[in-house]
Amino acid sequence: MAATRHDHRRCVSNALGAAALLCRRRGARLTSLRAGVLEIVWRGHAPIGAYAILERLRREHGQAAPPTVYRALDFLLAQGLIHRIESMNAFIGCPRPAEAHGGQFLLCTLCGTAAELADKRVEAALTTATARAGFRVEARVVELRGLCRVCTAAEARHAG
Amino acid sequence: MAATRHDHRRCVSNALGAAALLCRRRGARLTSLRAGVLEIVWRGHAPIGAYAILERLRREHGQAAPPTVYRALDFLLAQGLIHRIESMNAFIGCPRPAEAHGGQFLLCTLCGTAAELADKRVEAALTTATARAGFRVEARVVELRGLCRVCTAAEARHAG
DNA sequence: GTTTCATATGTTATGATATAACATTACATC
DNA sequence: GATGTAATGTTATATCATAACATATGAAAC
Repeated sequence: MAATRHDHRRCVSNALGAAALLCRRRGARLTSLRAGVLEIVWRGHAPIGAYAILERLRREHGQAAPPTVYRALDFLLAQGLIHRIESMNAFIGCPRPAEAHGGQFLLCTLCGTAAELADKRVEAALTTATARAGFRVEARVVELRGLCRVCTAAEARHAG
Repeated sequence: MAATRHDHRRCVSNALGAAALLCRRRGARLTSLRAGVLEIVWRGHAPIGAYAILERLRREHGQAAPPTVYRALDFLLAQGLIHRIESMNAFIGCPRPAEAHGGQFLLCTLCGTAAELADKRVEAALTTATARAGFRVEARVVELRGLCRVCTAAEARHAG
């Protein structure tokens, strides 16, 4: 079951445009290789692994080795343009790269899509809980696997 | 900087005792190999990787190969006796194996210790946020890296 | 108490993910 | 155009995880 229907070309071009703008403002170099990797990551709304990116990159850009991909991914992560999904060893485009980071990811086990939340109450609760423990948070990983809205509805229909 | 001082032998023996009891109640077989792996995991309060476990196992039990370790880990995970720390590809003993699962982990980047929380407000906030998104959660990964209380205090002293 | 079966473990090989180390190229600045 | 930094190419290897099949162990039936 795919995610909600939409014109995905707009997702991609919006993301690439925003990335170019952000990098220009920051003096970071979004080279064609890096932009190519970002574009590959953005082709789907499901996280993609480094070696899957590598395959595509080889077809389209010619030579490429694992470090080629990992270095581009490191750059994109540092700029907040993508996120790493720890529980999948995979990467997903960030829909709001200009804003503060470390959202919550909803990973559908059926259709594979990843959605990013930035829920204030979740973040506040985490802040309170960690503060009480005397813990100073530097990075958050919040990944929830389960069934997305579309797949839940589809399953309910079939169960009928 | 190590975690809070305590008699760690009691941690280990408590954990092994609780595990034996739980498995007996459930009709699950906590074999000597599995108990050995659990004991190795419990030796520290820092997550340990599968290959580090393998090394120790080889010294102490003789032959062992990666599947030996991964199978034991799979069993211990299924019984809720350990947790996998996704962002580290490592494993940590669960201090409350009898209770409901999926806590929040505080991972200190300085001393390496992992602490497990089970904060009701965090869990409630996650439930609310995911429900609003129409997402049905099956498993949660919440891992927070940063400085633990002890290391924060130590750092503050040195910064003097 | 031995047969039987399911479960656990041994063993070999390989797949999947990630990085180290060093050579070369491209690009901005002077 | 010279110069230095950042980016990329290239080879090799480290690290994490599982497939597939052989063997052994232990509980339950007989």
